[in-house]
Amino acid sequence: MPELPEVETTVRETAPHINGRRITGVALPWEGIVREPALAEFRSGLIGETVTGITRRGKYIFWHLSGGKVLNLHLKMSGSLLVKPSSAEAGKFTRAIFYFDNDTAIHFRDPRKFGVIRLLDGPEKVTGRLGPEPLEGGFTRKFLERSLARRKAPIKAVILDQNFIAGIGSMYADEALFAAGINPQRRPGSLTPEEVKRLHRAIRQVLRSGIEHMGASTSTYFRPGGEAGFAHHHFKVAHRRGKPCPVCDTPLEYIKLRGRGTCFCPRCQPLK
DNA sequence: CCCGGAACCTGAAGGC
DNA sequence: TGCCTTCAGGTTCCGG
Repeated sequence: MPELPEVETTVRETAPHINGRRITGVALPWEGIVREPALAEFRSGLIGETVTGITRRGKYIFWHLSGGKVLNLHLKMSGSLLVKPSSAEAGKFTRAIFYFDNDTAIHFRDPRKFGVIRLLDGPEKVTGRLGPEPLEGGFTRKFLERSLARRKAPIKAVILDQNFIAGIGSMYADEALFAAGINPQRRPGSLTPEEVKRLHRAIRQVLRSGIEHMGASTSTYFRPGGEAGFAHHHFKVAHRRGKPCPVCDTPLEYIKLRGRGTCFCPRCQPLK
């Protein structure tokens, strides 16, 4: 499931192929992927534009265009961007294809059709309310401490809230909470300053590690070259229900928390 | 503002 | 073999 490390990997590994290149065509095997504007305007606004930069904010990808607009892509739960030669045909799950002037195409593959593409005047429309980037300066221990204070939902639900911190999803939330020794059901207000400090460090550490290992390919996510990432090989709890805790060998517990599969170690992450 | 649940989707995997 | 259920979960919308 694409979260910050998977999206960052996608940006890094697509950019060298398309940055500075001109978009020569668009194909939409599933038109429903385009959220806005209407299709005719979408196509005409895109074709002929040069990509002048590629950025990420949270889980959102932006292709900055020479005319001033931005193409916004969101992989949601099952999307990948794949770099292909122009001649490559659409696969069964290819929902959109962007063709460039260097014999390169980007295929948006998305089995479950949750993915979204928008052509916008600027990123603000989708990033306006997002919380800070966890790997940048705005995400300080103080910020975490202060903003957790008034939250009542379970800690995992809070760090999944994109308006609280941008980029964390269910897998890296489980990993961060394990690394910090905090039960996912704990109330934010009950965390000690020491625990908040550990959580702050853990969030940054698991995301950095995820990027270093080029993202996690737990089911449908692939890197732009079609290869799997390696991050899931380093997961300690995420997607490991029933398996022994890597620290204490206790079988990992599985619960549904706010509809999200959640794995944790009942011994290393006790519910006080 | 905050919370929790439903809805959106479809393939894979497991049980019987 | 085949049918049924469960699981995967990012975001938005809605009611409380």
